[in-house]
Amino acid sequence: MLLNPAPSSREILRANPLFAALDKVELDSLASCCGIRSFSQGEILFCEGDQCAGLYILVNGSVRIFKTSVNGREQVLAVEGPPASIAELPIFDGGSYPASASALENTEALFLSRTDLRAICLEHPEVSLKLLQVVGGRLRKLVGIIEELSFTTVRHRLVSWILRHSLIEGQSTERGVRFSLNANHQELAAQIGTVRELVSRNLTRLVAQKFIEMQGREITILDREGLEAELSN
Amino acid sequence: MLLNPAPSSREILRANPLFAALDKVELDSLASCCGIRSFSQGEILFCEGDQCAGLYILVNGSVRIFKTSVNGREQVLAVEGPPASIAELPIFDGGSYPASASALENTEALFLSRTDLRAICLEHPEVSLKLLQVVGGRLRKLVGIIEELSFTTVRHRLVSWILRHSLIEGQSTERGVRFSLNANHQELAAQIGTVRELVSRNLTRLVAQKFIEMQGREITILDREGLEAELSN
DNA sequence: GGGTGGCTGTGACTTCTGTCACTGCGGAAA
DNA sequence: TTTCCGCAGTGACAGAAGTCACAGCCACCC
Repeated sequence: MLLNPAPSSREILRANPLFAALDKVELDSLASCCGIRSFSQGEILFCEGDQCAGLYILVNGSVRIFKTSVNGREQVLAVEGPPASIAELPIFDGGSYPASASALENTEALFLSRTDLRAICLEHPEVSLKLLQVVGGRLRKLVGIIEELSFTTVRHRLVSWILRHSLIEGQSTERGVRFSLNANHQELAAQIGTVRELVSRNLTRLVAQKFIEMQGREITILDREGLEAELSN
Repeated sequence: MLLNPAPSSREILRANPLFAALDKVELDSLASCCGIRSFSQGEILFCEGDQCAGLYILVNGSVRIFKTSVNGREQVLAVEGPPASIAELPIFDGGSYPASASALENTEALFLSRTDLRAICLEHPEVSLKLLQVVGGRLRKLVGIIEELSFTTVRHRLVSWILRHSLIEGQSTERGVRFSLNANHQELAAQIGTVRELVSRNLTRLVAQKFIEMQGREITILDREGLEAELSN
């Protein structure tokens, strides 16, 4: 897969809202101390428990953050694409990564060392505030995951996943909003916190109930109201 | 319940690591714009969805942060005591509280308005870094909750809760480490993400298996190795 | 064409969860 | 003392979740 001609590190940093407060000279100096790293699909960026080295800023591609159980099951905590940053947290409490990260596609990311980032934060308080905003957003998402895991069923989480993705990537057609499952059942299961078989069964059931239609990995939503009603029972 | 003679707001702020970077004059000015609020046991500090007003810094007592499901079940996200702060996050992304908070005992807290806190952060970057550290710690805990909910059983979570609390509040006796369940089964269930009945049944079973012993709400750990072995299967 | 490997669908089953209903205990209030 | 109420224990059950095994499909590579 060909990647766009790489923009300079400085361009990437400048485009990232985190560093909106920095002027050109500062961006240059920051850019000079961070390198680009490439990962091919499936490659691991870092593992849970590794000592934290620094911050990644995604340039292209996408990354999943996940936990692994002793039995080999995985639970996805987040899927991030550009211009998101990854692994902000352990930079500040000095601990290790709380989860692992792998590339969902071929991915490039700027890498910023921990010490450089701290220096920037001390010099530019606005950067810290932005970071707090980012981390706050992540916290909200985690709370949402806990809520779903604790209170709802697999079917509920699947429906909620489908509706969420139909909003992000869905295209209207005459039959209903349509979008592509960019993942196999295994991956979907990891994202909603269950196993492959239950995803398969529940999808089949949703099709049988005429809530959705599937052609290969294309999903068409036939009855959005019906699905939304499922969420509130 | 009588509370200690209240120390001044400034004393409290000074004792809090968040504000270690501030000098006396700044502490005074900060103290002058924050008031003390009292809550009696069971009282709600704020509700999920409320517009976020500011930061609470606990002076005494303790607070639980929790989500409520449509059926009335609760899931506890955190239990905090002094000198913890509560609700740092929505201050920075301007959103609403992602969860509710209630007082587990009679509790007093300093209240710091959002605008004052932002001003402090911009002027003293060290405060932001401390806050990032606090929020980072919270994130780690949430990830831990997700991991337990997604990968383990109620029994596992109960055992893990017991071991955790035995480390914090346990006292050695000749029969084994002993500590008091400071909560009824309902509350314990909310903390480990299940319902009252399952807590009751699983406790009974642990007693029958001679892992623990119970007298009223006192738990004695008879077989720590056995319990730890339960965690890794 | 034939083999291989990854992905999906499904039946049969076990185990775990959660719900409902009811009992009994013990402390606090009347 | 009696009454009441919150809390704990438990049986019976329904439904959800997860496991195992196996079959079929499809794309890809020799």
